[in-house]
Amino acid sequence: MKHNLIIADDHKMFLDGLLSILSTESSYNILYTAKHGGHVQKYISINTEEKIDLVITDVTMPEVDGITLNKWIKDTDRNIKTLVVSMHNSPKIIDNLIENNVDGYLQKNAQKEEFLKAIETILSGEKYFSKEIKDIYLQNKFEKNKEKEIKLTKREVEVISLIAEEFTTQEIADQLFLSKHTIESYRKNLITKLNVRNLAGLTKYAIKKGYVS
Amino acid sequence: MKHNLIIADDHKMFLDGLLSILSTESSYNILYTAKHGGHVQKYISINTEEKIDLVITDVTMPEVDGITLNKWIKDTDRNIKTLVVSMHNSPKIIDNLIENNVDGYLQKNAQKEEFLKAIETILSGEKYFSKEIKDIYLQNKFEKNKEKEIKLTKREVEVISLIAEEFTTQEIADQLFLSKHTIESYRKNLITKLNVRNLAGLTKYAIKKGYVS
DNA sequence: GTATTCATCCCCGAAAACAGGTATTTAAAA
DNA sequence: TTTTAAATACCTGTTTTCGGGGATGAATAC
Repeated sequence: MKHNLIIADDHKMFLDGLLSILSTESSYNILYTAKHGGHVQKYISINTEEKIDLVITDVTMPEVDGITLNKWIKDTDRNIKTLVVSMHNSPKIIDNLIENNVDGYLQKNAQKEEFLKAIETILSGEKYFSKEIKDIYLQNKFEKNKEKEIKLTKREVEVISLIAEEFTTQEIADQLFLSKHTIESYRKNLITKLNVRNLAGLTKYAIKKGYVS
Repeated sequence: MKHNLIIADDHKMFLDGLLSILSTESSYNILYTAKHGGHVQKYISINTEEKIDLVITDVTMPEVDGITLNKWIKDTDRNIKTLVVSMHNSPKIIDNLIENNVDGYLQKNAQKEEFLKAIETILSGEKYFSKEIKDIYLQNKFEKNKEKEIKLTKREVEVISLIAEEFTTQEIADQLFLSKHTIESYRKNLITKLNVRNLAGLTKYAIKKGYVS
Protein backbone atom coordinates (compact mmCIF):
# COMPACT_ATOMS: atom_id res chain seq x y z
CA MET A 1 0.00 0.00 0.00
CA LYS A 2 1.26 3.39 -0.95
CA HIS A 3 1.98 6.05 1.64
CA ASN A 4 0.83 9.58 1.11
CA LEU A 5 3.38 12.26 1.78
CA ILE A 6 3.40 16.02 1.94
CA ILE A 7 6.55 18.05 1.66
CA ALA A 8 7.03 21.63 2.81
CA ASP A 9 10.16 23.55 1.90
CA ASP A 10 10.76 26.97 0.50
CA HIS A 11 14.05 26.01 -1.09
CA LYS A 12 13.31 24.70 -4.56
CA MET A 13 16.66 22.95 -4.87
CA PHE A 14 16.18 20.91 -1.78
CA LEU A 15 12.58 20.16 -2.66
CA ASP A 16 13.60 18.89 -6.07
CA GLY A 17 16.36 16.78 -4.59
CA LEU A 18 14.00 15.23 -2.15
CA LEU A 19 11.41 14.56 -4.83
CA SER A 20 14.00 12.88 -6.99
CA ILE A 21 15.08 10.66 -4.12
CA LEU A 22 11.51 9.67 -3.42
CA SER A 23 10.63 9.12 -7.05
CA THR A 24 12.92 6.10 -7.13
CA GLU A 25 10.70 4.53 -4.50
CA SER A 26 7.44 3.34 -5.90
CA SER A 27 5.70 3.10 -2.54
CA TYR A 28 5.58 6.83 -1.84
CA ASN A 29 2.94 9.05 -3.27
CA ILE A 30 3.62 12.77 -3.05
CA LEU A 31 0.26 14.27 -2.35
CA TYR A 32 1.31 17.84 -2.09
CA THR A 33 4.29 20.14 -1.89
CA ALA A 34 4.24 23.54 -0.24
CA LYS A 35 6.47 26.60 0.14
CA HIS A 36 5.46 27.19 3.72
CA GLY A 37 3.57 25.70 6.59
CA GLY A 38 0.41 27.69 6.09
CA HIS A 39 -0.26 25.94 2.79
CA VAL A 40 0.09 22.59 4.45
CA GLN A 41 -2.30 23.57 7.21
CA LYS A 42 -4.83 24.64 4.62
CA TYR A 43 -4.33 21.49 2.59
CA ILE A 44 -4.76 19.23 5.59
CA SER A 45 -7.80 21.18 6.72
CA ILE A 46 -9.72 20.90 3.50
CA ASN A 47 -8.55 17.44 2.59
CA THR A 48 -10.99 14.79 3.70
CA GLU A 49 -10.48 12.23 0.99
CA GLU A 50 -6.96 10.94 1.33
CA LYS A 51 -5.26 9.71 4.44
CA ILE A 52 -2.09 11.73 4.99
CA ASP A 53 0.72 9.58 6.37
CA LEU A 54 3.70 11.86 6.65
CA VAL A 55 4.59 15.50 6.42
CA ILE A 56 8.20 16.29 5.71
CA THR A 57 8.98 19.87 6.55
CA ASP A 58 11.80 22.35 6.73
CA VAL A 59 12.22 24.43 9.86
CA THR A 60 12.85 27.88 8.43
CA MET A 61 10.02 28.85 6.15
CA PRO A 62 8.12 32.10 5.62
CA GLU A 63 4.86 32.75 7.47
CA VAL A 64 4.40 29.39 9.22
CA ASP A 65 7.62 27.67 10.10
CA GLY A 66 8.26 23.97 10.63
CA ILE A 67 8.10 24.16 14.38
CA THR A 68 4.69 25.76 14.33
CA LEU A 69 3.58 23.35 11.65
CA ASN A 70 4.70 20.31 13.61
CA LYS A 71 2.86 21.42 16.69
CA TRP A 72 -0.23 22.26 14.69
CA ILE A 73 -0.26 18.89 12.98
CA LYS A 74 0.19 17.02 16.25
CA ASP A 75 -2.55 19.08 17.85
CA THR A 76 -4.83 18.50 14.88
CA ASP A 77 -4.30 14.88 13.88
CA ARG A 78 -2.05 12.60 15.88
CA ASN A 79 -2.03 10.06 13.06
CA ILE A 80 -0.06 12.25 10.72
CA LYS A 81 3.64 11.63 11.18
CA THR A 82 6.12 14.47 10.90
CA LEU A 83 9.71 14.50 9.79
CA VAL A 84 11.55 17.74 10.25
CA VAL A 85 14.53 18.51 8.08
CA SER A 86 16.82 21.35 8.91
CA MET A 87 20.17 22.87 8.14
CA HIS A 88 20.68 24.01 11.69
CA ASN A 89 20.47 21.94 14.79
CA SER A 90 19.81 24.29 17.63
CA PRO A 91 19.09 22.49 20.87
CA LYS A 92 16.12 24.76 21.45
CA ILE A 93 14.45 23.78 18.20
CA ILE A 94 15.13 20.10 18.69
CA ASP A 95 13.81 20.32 22.21
CA ASN A 96 10.65 22.04 21.13
CA LEU A 97 10.03 19.53 18.36
CA ILE A 98 10.54 16.54 20.58
CA GLU A 99 8.32 18.06 23.24
CA ASN A 100 5.70 18.37 20.54
CA ASN A 101 6.00 14.78 19.52
CA VAL A 102 7.82 15.11 16.21
CA ASP A 103 8.50 11.71 14.67
CA GLY A 104 11.88 12.42 13.23
CA TYR A 105 14.54 14.98 12.64
CA LEU A 106 17.21 15.02 9.98
CA GLN A 107 19.94 17.39 8.95
CA LYS A 108 19.73 18.56 5.36
CA ASN A 109 23.19 17.25 4.64
CA ALA A 110 22.01 13.71 5.30
CA GLN A 111 22.59 11.11 2.60
CA LYS A 112 19.88 9.66 0.39
CA GLU A 113 20.03 6.38 2.30
CA GLU A 114 19.43 8.09 5.58
CA PHE A 115 16.44 9.95 4.22
CA LEU A 116 14.86 6.76 3.02
CA LYS A 117 15.65 4.96 6.23
CA ALA A 118 14.18 7.77 8.28
CA ILE A 119 10.95 7.86 6.30
CA GLU A 120 10.64 4.11 6.40
CA THR A 121 11.25 3.98 10.14
CA ILE A 122 8.74 6.70 10.86
CA LEU A 123 6.07 5.14 8.67
CA SER A 124 6.55 1.87 10.53
CA GLY A 125 5.59 3.73 13.70
CA GLU A 126 8.98 4.35 15.22
CA LYS A 127 10.82 7.59 15.73
CA TYR A 128 13.92 8.50 13.80
CA PHE A 129 16.69 10.79 14.94
CA SER A 130 20.26 10.83 13.75
CA LYS A 131 22.95 10.16 16.31
CA GLU A 132 24.05 13.80 16.37
CA ILE A 133 20.54 14.99 17.08
CA LYS A 134 20.12 12.51 19.90
CA ASP A 135 23.38 13.68 21.39
CA ILE A 136 22.40 17.33 21.12
CA TYR A 137 19.05 16.65 22.74
CA LEU A 138 20.50 14.69 25.60
CA GLN A 139 23.30 17.15 26.18
CA ASN A 140 20.72 19.89 26.40
CA LYS A 141 18.61 17.88 28.76
CA PHE A 142 21.53 17.28 31.08
CA GLU A 143 22.32 20.96 31.14
CA LYS A 144 18.74 21.82 31.88
CA ASN A 145 18.70 19.34 34.70
CA LYS A 146 21.81 20.91 36.03
CA GLU A 147 20.11 24.26 36.01
CA LYS A 148 17.20 22.73 37.82
CA GLU A 149 19.58 21.50 40.47
CA ILE A 150 18.63 22.95 43.77
CA LYS A 151 20.73 25.93 44.59
CA LEU A 152 21.07 26.95 48.19
CA THR A 153 21.82 30.50 49.12
CA LYS A 154 24.84 31.35 51.23
CA ARG A 155 22.75 31.68 54.33
CA GLU A 156 20.99 28.42 53.67
CA VAL A 157 24.30 26.64 53.34
CA GLU A 158 25.45 28.21 56.55
CA VAL A 159 22.32 27.12 58.35
CA ILE A 160 22.20 23.58 56.99
CA SER A 161 25.83 23.14 57.90
CA LEU A 162 25.18 24.10 61.48
CA ILE A 163 22.11 21.92 61.61
CA ALA A 164 24.18 18.98 60.45
CA GLU A 165 26.68 19.84 63.13
CA GLU A 166 23.98 19.04 65.64
CA PHE A 167 23.19 22.57 66.78
CA THR A 168 19.62 23.43 67.69
CA THR A 169 17.72 26.29 66.14
CA GLN A 170 18.33 28.52 69.14
CA GLU A 171 22.04 27.80 69.12
CA ILE A 172 22.31 28.56 65.43
CA ALA A 173 20.40 31.79 65.92
CA ASP A 174 22.82 32.81 68.64
CA GLN A 175 25.83 31.98 66.52
CA LEU A 176 24.61 33.91 63.52
CA PHE A 177 23.10 36.75 65.53
CA LEU A 178 19.69 36.11 64.05
CA SER A 179 16.26 35.52 65.49
CA LYS A 180 15.34 31.94 66.18
CA HIS A 181 12.32 32.53 63.97
CA THR A 182 14.63 33.23 61.10
CA ILE A 183 16.47 29.98 61.57
CA GLU A 184 13.17 28.18 61.82
CA SER A 185 12.21 29.68 58.50
CA TYR A 186 15.46 28.51 56.97
CA ARG A 187 15.06 25.02 58.32
CA LYS A 188 11.53 24.86 56.99
CA ASN A 189 12.51 26.20 53.58
CA LEU A 190 15.41 23.78 53.39
CA ILE A 191 13.16 20.85 54.16
CA THR A 192 10.77 21.91 51.41
CA LYS A 193 13.48 22.85 48.96
CA LEU A 194 15.49 19.68 49.37
CA ASN A 195 12.42 17.50 49.50
CA VAL A 196 13.35 15.80 52.74
CA ARG A 197 11.38 15.11 55.88
CA ASN A 198 13.50 16.14 58.82
CA LEU A 199 16.92 16.75 60.33
CA ALA A 200 18.11 13.39 59.15
CA GLY A 201 17.40 14.32 55.55
CA LEU A 202 19.02 17.71 55.92
CA THR A 203 22.07 16.11 57.49
CA LYS A 204 22.40 13.60 54.69
CA TYR A 205 22.20 16.38 52.14
CA ALA A 206 24.82 18.43 53.98
CA ILE A 207 27.16 15.45 54.06
CA LYS A 208 26.60 14.63 50.41
CA LYS A 209 27.44 18.21 49.53
CA GLY A 210 30.45 18.20 51.79
CA TYR A 211 29.20 20.97 54.04
CA VAL A 212 30.08 18.76 57.00
CA SER A 213 31.97 15.54 57.41
CA MET B 1 77.10 19.07 88.89
CA LYS B 2 77.00 15.34 89.59
CA HIS B 3 73.76 13.38 89.38
CA ASN B 4 72.89 10.90 92.08
CA LEU B 5 71.72 7.51 90.87
CA ILE B 6 70.25 4.43 92.50
CA ILE B 7 70.25 1.06 90.79
CA ALA B 8 68.00 -1.89 91.64
CA ASP B 9 68.60 -5.27 90.08
CA ASP B 10 68.80 -8.75 91.47
CA HIS B 11 71.07 -10.01 88.71
CA LYS B 12 74.61 -9.39 89.76
CA MET B 13 75.96 -9.70 86.24
CA PHE B 14 73.72 -7.02 84.84
CA LEU B 15 74.33 -4.78 87.82
CA ASP B 16 78.08 -5.07 87.36
CA GLY B 17 77.79 -4.35 83.66
CA LEU B 18 75.72 -1.28 84.30
CA LEU B 19 78.10 -0.06 86.95
CA SER B 20 81.06 -0.46 84.64
CA ILE B 21 79.29 1.49 81.92
CA LEU B 22 78.50 4.28 84.33
CA SER B 23 81.94 4.33 85.87
CA THR B 24 83.34 5.68 82.62
CA GLU B 25 81.14 8.72 83.05
CA SER B 26 82.42 11.08 85.68
CA SER B 27 79.14 12.94 86.10
CA TYR B 28 77.22 10.09 87.66
CA ASN B 29 77.43 9.25 91.30
CA ILE B 30 76.04 5.86 92.28
CA LEU B 31 74.42 6.48 95.62
CA TYR B 32 73.11 3.01 96.24
CA THR B 33 72.53 -0.35 94.65
CA ALA B 34 69.83 -2.78 95.72
CA LYS B 35 68.74 -6.35 95.05
CA HIS B 36 65.06 -5.49 95.18
CA GLY B 37 62.62 -2.62 95.31
CA GLY B 38 62.00 -2.78 99.02
CA HIS B 39 65.56 -1.74 99.75
CA VAL B 40 65.22 1.23 97.49
CA GLN B 41 62.00 2.28 99.18
CA LYS B 42 63.69 2.09 102.54
CA TYR B 43 66.73 3.99 101.31
CA ILE B 44 64.66 6.77 99.81
CA SER B 45 62.53 6.97 102.93
CA ILE B 46 65.37 7.43 105.36
CA ASN B 47 67.58 9.49 103.12
CA THR B 48 67.11 13.21 103.69
CA GLU B 49 70.58 14.42 102.92
CA GLU B 50 71.18 13.77 99.27
CA LYS B 51 68.97 14.65 96.38
CA ILE B 52 68.17 11.51 94.41
CA ASP B 53 68.01 12.17 90.69
CA LEU B 54 67.34 8.81 89.08
CA VAL B 55 66.43 5.27 90.00
CA ILE B 56 67.32 2.62 87.47
CA THR B 57 65.40 -0.55 88.15
CA ASP B 58 64.74 -3.99 86.78
CA VAL B 59 61.17 -5.21 86.48
CA THR B 60 61.37 -8.71 87.85
CA MET B 61 62.79 -8.65 91.35
CA PRO B 62 61.92 -10.51 94.55
CA GLU B 63 59.55 -8.94 97.05
CA VAL B 64 59.04 -5.50 95.52
CA ASP B 65 59.22 -5.51 91.74
CA GLY B 66 60.08 -2.64 89.42
CA ILE B 67 56.52 -1.83 88.58
CA THR B 68 55.58 -1.43 92.19
CA LEU B 69 58.74 0.50 92.86
CA ASN B 70 58.14 2.91 89.99
CA LYS B 71 54.63 3.65 91.18
CA TRP B 72 55.80 4.06 94.75
CA ILE B 73 58.52 6.48 93.75
CA LYS B 74 56.21 8.56 91.61
CA ASP B 75 53.64 8.63 94.39
CA THR B 76 56.29 9.58 96.93
CA ASP B 77 58.52 12.06 95.16
CA ARG B 78 57.77 13.26 91.67
CA ASN B 79 61.25 14.70 91.34
CA ILE B 80 62.95 11.34 91.31
CA LYS B 81 63.25 10.07 87.75
CA THR B 82 62.86 6.38 86.99
CA LEU B 83 64.35 4.30 84.26
CA VAL B 84 63.06 0.76 83.98
CA VAL B 85 65.18 -1.88 82.40
CA SER B 86 63.75 -5.23 81.46
CA MET B 87 64.38 -8.38 79.50
CA HIS B 88 60.74 -8.70 78.56
CA ASN B 89 58.56 -6.14 76.97
CA SER B 90 55.04 -7.11 77.77
CA PRO B 91 52.53 -4.48 76.66
CA LYS B 92 50.82 -4.73 80.02
CA ILE B 93 53.94 -3.85 81.93
CA ILE B 94 54.86 -1.02 79.59
CA ASP B 95 51.34 0.30 79.79
CA ASN B 96 51.34 0.20 83.57
CA LEU B 97 54.69 1.94 83.77
CA ILE B 98 53.74 4.70 81.38
CA GLU B 99 50.44 5.19 83.17
CA ASN B 100 52.48 5.64 86.32
CA ASN B 101 54.71 8.21 84.78
CA VAL B 102 57.91 6.25 84.34
CA ASP B 103 60.60 8.35 82.69
CA GLY B 104 62.16 5.71 80.53
CA TYR B 105 62.17 2.11 79.55
CA LEU B 106 64.97 0.08 78.03
CA GLN B 107 65.47 -3.51 77.07
CA LYS B 108 68.35 -5.22 78.77
CA ASN B 109 69.97 -6.04 75.47
CA ALA B 110 70.42 -2.35 74.74
CA GLN B 111 73.86 -1.11 73.85
CA LYS B 112 76.05 0.93 76.13
CA GLU B 113 75.43 4.03 74.03
CA GLU B 114 71.71 3.70 74.37
CA PHE B 115 71.98 3.32 78.11
CA LEU B 116 73.96 6.50 78.39
CA LYS B 117 71.71 8.34 76.03
CA ALA B 118 68.62 7.23 77.93
CA ILE B 119 70.01 8.34 81.27
CA GLU B 120 71.17 11.65 79.87
CA THR B 121 67.81 12.30 78.23
CA ILE B 122 65.89 11.50 81.36
CA LEU B 123 68.09 13.65 83.55
CA SER B 124 67.55 16.54 81.16
CA GLY B 125 63.85 16.24 81.92
CA GLU B 126 62.68 14.34 78.88
CA LYS B 127 61.33 10.83 78.59
CA TYR B 128 63.23 8.06 76.90
CA PHE B 129 61.75 5.02 75.22
CA SER B 130 63.33 2.93 72.52
CA LYS B 131 61.52 2.71 69.23
CA GLU B 132 60.35 -0.85 69.88
CA ILE B 133 58.83 0.10 73.17
CA LYS B 134 56.99 3.04 71.66
CA ASP B 135 55.63 0.75 68.99
CA ILE B 136 54.51 -1.83 71.49
CA TYR B 137 52.81 0.81 73.59
CA LEU B 138 51.00 2.39 70.67
CA GLN B 139 50.00 -0.94 69.19
CA ASN B 140 48.53 -1.87 72.53
CA LYS B 141 46.75 1.46 72.78
CA PHE B 142 45.19 1.01 69.35
CA GLU B 143 43.94 -2.41 70.26
CA LYS B 144 42.49 -1.12 73.46
CA ASN B 145 40.76 1.65 71.57
CA LYS B 146 39.40 -0.88 69.17
CA GLU B 147 37.93 -2.79 72.08
CA LYS B 148 36.44 0.43 73.33
CA GLU B 149 34.83 1.00 69.94
CA ILE B 150 31.15 1.34 70.35
CA LYS B 151 29.33 -1.77 69.30
CA LEU B 152 25.71 -1.49 68.30
CA THR B 153 23.38 -4.40 68.61
CA LYS B 154 21.45 -5.69 65.61
CA ARG B 155 18.33 -3.93 66.70
CA GLU B 156 20.16 -0.71 67.30
CA VAL B 157 21.63 -0.81 63.84
CA GLU B 158 18.21 -1.48 62.42
CA VAL B 159 16.74 1.47 64.29
CA ILE B 160 19.52 3.92 63.55
CA SER B 161 19.33 3.01 59.89
CA LEU B 162 15.64 3.78 59.76
CA ILE B 163 16.16 7.00 61.68
CA ALA B 164 18.74 8.08 59.14
CA GLU B 165 16.26 7.22 56.43
CA GLU B 166 14.08 9.98 57.83
CA PHE B 167 11.41 7.84 59.43
CA THR B 168 9.80 9.05 62.64
CA THR B 169 9.69 6.99 65.79
CA GLN B 170 6.10 5.96 65.17
CA GLU B 171 6.85 4.89 61.62
CA ILE B 172 9.82 2.83 62.70
CA ALA B 173 7.74 1.19 65.41
CA ASP B 174 5.14 0.25 62.83
CA GLN B 175 7.72 -1.15 60.46
CA LEU B 176 9.38 -3.26 63.11
CA PHE B 177 6.15 -4.21 64.85
CA LEU B 178 7.37 -2.73 68.10
CA SER B 179 5.96 -0.24 70.54
CA LYS B 180 6.86 3.36 69.89
CA HIS B 181 8.23 3.43 73.42
CA THR B 182 10.72 0.81 72.43
CA ILE B 183 11.96 2.85 69.52
CA GLU B 184 12.13 5.87 71.77
CA SER B 185 14.33 3.91 74.13
CA TYR B 186 16.57 2.87 71.28
CA ARG B 187 16.89 6.40 70.00
CA LYS B 188 17.75 7.62 73.47
CA ASN B 189 20.28 4.89 74.06
CA LEU B 190 21.85 5.50 70.69
CA ILE B 191 22.24 9.20 71.41
CA THR B 192 23.91 8.42 74.72
CA LYS B 193 26.00 5.56 73.37
CA LEU B 194 27.26 7.42 70.34
CA ASN B 195 27.78 10.62 72.26
CA VAL B 196 25.79 12.76 69.87
CA ARG B 197 23.13 15.35 70.47
CA ASN B 198 20.28 14.59 68.12
CA LEU B 199 19.04 13.03 64.90
CA ALA B 200 21.68 14.86 62.93
CA GLY B 201 24.40 13.15 64.92
CA LEU B 202 22.76 9.77 64.60
CA THR B 203 22.42 10.29 60.86
CA LYS B 204 26.05 11.22 60.49
CA TYR B 205 27.06 8.11 62.39
CA ALA B 206 24.81 5.93 60.26
CA ILE B 207 26.32 7.35 57.10
CA LYS B 208 29.87 6.99 58.37
CA LYS B 209 29.17 3.35 59.15
CA GLY B 210 27.48 2.83 55.81
CA TYR B 211 24.12 1.91 57.26
CA VAL B 212 22.57 4.38 54.85
CA SER B 213 23.86 6.36 51.93
C1' DG C 1 24.55 -19.63 89.07
C1' DT C 2 24.81 -15.10 89.30
C1' DA C 3 25.99 -10.90 86.70
C1' DT C 4 25.56 -8.71 82.46
C1' DT C 5 23.66 -7.74 78.03
C1' DC C 6 19.83 -7.51 74.94
C1' DA C 7 15.34 -6.64 73.65
C1' DT C 8 11.33 -5.03 75.00
C1' DC C 9 7.95 -1.69 77.14
C1' DC C 10 6.34 2.30 79.98
C1' DC C 11 5.92 7.37 82.04
C1' DC C 12 6.72 12.29 82.23
C1' DG C 13 7.85 17.07 81.21
C1' DA C 14 10.40 20.30 78.61
C1' DA C 15 12.36 21.51 74.43
C1' DA C 16 12.68 21.32 69.80
C1' DA C 17 11.06 20.37 65.33
C1' DC C 18 7.52 20.43 61.89
C1' DA C 19 3.71 22.46 58.98
C1' DG C 20 1.17 26.09 57.56
C1' DG C 21 1.07 30.39 56.79
C1' DT C 22 2.35 35.99 56.49
C1' DA C 23 5.34 40.16 56.02
C1' DT C 24 9.19 43.59 55.22
C1' DT C 25 13.42 45.18 53.30
C1' DT C 26 16.95 45.06 50.14
C1' DA C 27 19.32 43.81 46.12
C1' DA C 28 19.58 41.93 41.69
C1' DA C 29 17.67 40.83 37.26
C1' DA C 30 14.66 41.10 33.46
C1' DT D 1 11.17 49.78 36.22
C1' DT D 2 8.67 46.21 37.52
C1' DT D 3 9.57 41.62 38.95
C1' DT D 4 12.09 38.32 41.30
C1' DA D 5 15.10 36.49 44.73
C1' DA D 6 17.25 36.70 49.20
C1' DA D 7 17.43 37.60 53.94
C1' DT D 8 15.06 38.55 57.71
C1' DA D 9 11.23 38.01 61.30
C1' DC D 10 6.82 36.57 63.28
C1' DC D 11 2.44 33.62 64.51
C1' DT D 12 -0.24 29.36 65.61
C1' DG D 13 -0.73 24.88 66.16
C1' DT D 14 0.66 19.90 66.37
C1' DT D 15 4.01 16.36 66.52
C1' DT D 16 8.39 14.66 67.68
C1' DT D 17 12.46 14.59 70.06
C1' DC D 18 15.12 14.74 74.14
C1' DG D 19 16.50 13.61 78.84
C1' DG D 20 15.37 11.70 83.05
C1' DG D 21 13.65 7.93 85.10
C1' DG D 22 12.11 2.59 85.79
C1' DA D 23 10.88 -2.43 84.69
C1' DT D 24 10.91 -7.27 82.94
C1' DG D 25 12.11 -11.59 80.70
C1' DA D 26 15.46 -14.13 78.08
C1' DA D 27 19.77 -15.13 76.71
C1' DT D 28 24.77 -14.97 77.37
C1' DA D 29 28.87 -14.72 79.80
C1' DC D 30 31.83 -15.37 83.58
